Amino acid sequence: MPELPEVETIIRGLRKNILGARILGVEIYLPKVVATPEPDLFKSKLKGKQINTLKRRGKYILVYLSDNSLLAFHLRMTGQLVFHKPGYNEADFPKHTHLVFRLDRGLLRFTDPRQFGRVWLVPKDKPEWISGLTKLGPEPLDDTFTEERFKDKIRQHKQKIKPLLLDQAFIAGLGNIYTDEALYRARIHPAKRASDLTARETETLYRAIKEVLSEGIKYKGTSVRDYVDGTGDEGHYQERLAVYGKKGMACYRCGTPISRILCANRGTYYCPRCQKLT
DNA sequence: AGCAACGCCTGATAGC
DNA sequence: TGCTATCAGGCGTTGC
Repeated sequence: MPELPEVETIIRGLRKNILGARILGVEIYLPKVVATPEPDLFKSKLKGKQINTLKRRGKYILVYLSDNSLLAFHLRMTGQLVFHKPGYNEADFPKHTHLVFRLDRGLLRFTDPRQFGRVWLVPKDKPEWISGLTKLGPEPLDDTFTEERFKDKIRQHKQKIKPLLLDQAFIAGLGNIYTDEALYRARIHPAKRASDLTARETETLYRAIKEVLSEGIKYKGTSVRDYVDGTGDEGHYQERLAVYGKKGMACYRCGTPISRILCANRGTYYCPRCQKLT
């Protein structure tokens, strides 16, 4: 599941290959993945445009084009956006390839088995047309995301800490994997009320979030299911996960078996000894 | 308002 | 073995 580090890895890879490329044409095999505009308009508006800039915001991939339009992708659970050089055998397209962008230097395919991912094409000055984008909270790796700001915001919420961290309006880019990893690192129980966190816990959590996301990027993301980067390669952070998917395995700090519970209806991994509720 | 539950989806896996 | 039920989960929507 592409979270912040995976999306960051994808755009870094894509930048090397498609920056400056021209879109020759677009093929749509599953129209519903195009959130806006209508499929025919989507195709005609993209034709001939050049790719100027690639950015990430939260888990969104933002592609700025030569006509001041913005092409945005959200991969949700199982989406992939992969570049292929010319000569790629299209018979090798994975199942569930819903979009193909023909470029002057290769092609870009959007593939998504679960069909949750979406793509938008909007004027650059209408980012609010992209569902959720303008409601995002701070970027956790930005300098503007300060410890003070985080502390103040945490204090205001009585919600459980895990669902709060998953709330993209509270903080952008965290998903199930990195949330569990950050809480483990900070030794905080996922169901602890945010406003009950001590000052020390909040500080530790602030650092833990930055650390796990930075490490995730360093290791080019976590491939536990479908994730591959913009060149089709898997990440390596799955080899460094401490708790996610590790039910029954020994906590590397204390040896206690890792537990799996439901927290806000999501599978949640934690160490019952290192992360106490009280 | 604020939180829980549901729906969207397919593929992997568990269970019989 | 081969079938079916369950689970995976981001996020918008619906319901309490």
